[in-house]
Amino acid sequence: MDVASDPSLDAGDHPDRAYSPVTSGGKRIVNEMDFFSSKNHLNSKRTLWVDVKKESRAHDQGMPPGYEIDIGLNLLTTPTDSDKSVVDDETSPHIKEKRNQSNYKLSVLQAEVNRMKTENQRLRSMVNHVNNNYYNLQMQIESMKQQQQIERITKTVEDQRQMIDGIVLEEKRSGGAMVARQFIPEKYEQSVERTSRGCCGYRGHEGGESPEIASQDWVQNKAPKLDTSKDCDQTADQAAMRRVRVSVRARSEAPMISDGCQWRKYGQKMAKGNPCPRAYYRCTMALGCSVRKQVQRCADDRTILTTTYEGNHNHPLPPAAMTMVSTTSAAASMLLSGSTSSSDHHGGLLNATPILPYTTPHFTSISASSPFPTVTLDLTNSTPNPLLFTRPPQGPFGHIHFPNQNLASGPQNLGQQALHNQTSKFCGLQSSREMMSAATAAITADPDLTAALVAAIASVMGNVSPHNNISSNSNATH
DNA sequence: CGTTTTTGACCCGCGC
DNA sequence: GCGCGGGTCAAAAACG
Ligand SMILES: [Zn+2]
Repeated sequence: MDVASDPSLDAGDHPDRAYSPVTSGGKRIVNEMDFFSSKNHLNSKRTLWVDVKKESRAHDQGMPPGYEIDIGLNLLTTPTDSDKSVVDDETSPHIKEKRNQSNYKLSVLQAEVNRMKTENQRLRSMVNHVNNNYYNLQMQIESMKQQQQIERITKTVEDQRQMIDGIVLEEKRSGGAMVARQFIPEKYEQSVERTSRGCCGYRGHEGGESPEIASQDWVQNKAPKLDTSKDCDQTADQAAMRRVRVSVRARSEAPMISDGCQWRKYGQKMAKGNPCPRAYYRCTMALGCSVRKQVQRCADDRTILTTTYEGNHNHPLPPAAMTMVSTTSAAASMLLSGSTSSSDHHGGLLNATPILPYTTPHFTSISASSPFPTVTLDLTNSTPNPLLFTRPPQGPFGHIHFPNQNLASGPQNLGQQALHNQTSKFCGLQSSREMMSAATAAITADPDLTAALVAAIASVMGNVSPHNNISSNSNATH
């Protein structure tokens, strides 16, 4: 393909093919790079972000917009009551004056409410913007990393081939090739064999796949297995990132939630201790994309669908998929930054748990029991948290349609009803987007998580640096 | 006809 | 080594 030759060119080229410039224009990309590239900016950005978070937090404690409307109405009704009473006995000028005063107050309050509404909208779009920036950057980083990796791997493979050829020739001259084979690491041999099968199977059995494509796939999967020590070092973090799992629990009647990506089912298994089978999907939006997901219905509550994502997309995504991906990758980065900051092995996960805010323990949780580090985003309302879940997903509340039949009285129930309605429609694309952005908002709104995210971004940015020896550990913590 | 799903076989790591 | 369980492969069937 055209990607082969110049990594820098491709890195620059990538955004052109991405979706973001279509919607946001190339200039913003430049801004983004400026935004993150200098550490001063990063710092200033951090404080700015904290400010944003504080404000939105303050606002959200004040209630989400749908709620706000209620507040507004209350404010309206209170003066109107006095108004009515005034109408009843409109004789005294004092009362008239009072009325004027209250009218004035009312308008002031209305203005205030409006101001807060705009402010809220602004902050919301800012959060979204930051999220998108983060994701776009991740994509760029990913493509750059891959370019570097491809170059490096092809180089090392060439070297190894030459070396092997040399050895074989030499050994043939002096005896047999059997000795030479011993020099080939077993893993390497296995992986080569396996991949040659695998990459053909990938794209639907087209045996004669072009070598570039095959090599891409090959690099993607097998780079960590080649025992060049440098490569191990460098790809370790990436591999770790790929191994992190983010599972999303949501209510859905549909067999699979639509998250905007294209998936191909490649397996199904009966999971132990669960009557419902577990389905395995792989992303088919790009050739070498390693993202996988598992879908499984919960054993005791079959309306709950658990979708577990693993890996990062190596290609641009449609906006519909952006929400889900940015959410999950944010969660994954959070987990990763948490675990790398303390320790490498599984004990680190336990240590990482306190990073998660206790204010929302049911929303995100880290499982140390599973073999892979896993973050769970619980989007079911089984453990309602008004602060989190009554937050309107995006934009005005009016976009959500309420089934009125058994709408309980009281604002809290209204919020939960809204959520339930939302989650039950999770199979629909729009709802899923709304829901995920709600989740994203929840993640980004939390101070601890925000800090973790900032750290994660910092660590990711650190990994971009060409120096091989900078580990994510040193960067994530500082 | 190309792509996706189905489904039994296979692989691999782990505990015994 | 063996069995188990999670995960993946790939031929065949189904689909559009
Ligand atoms: Zn993908």
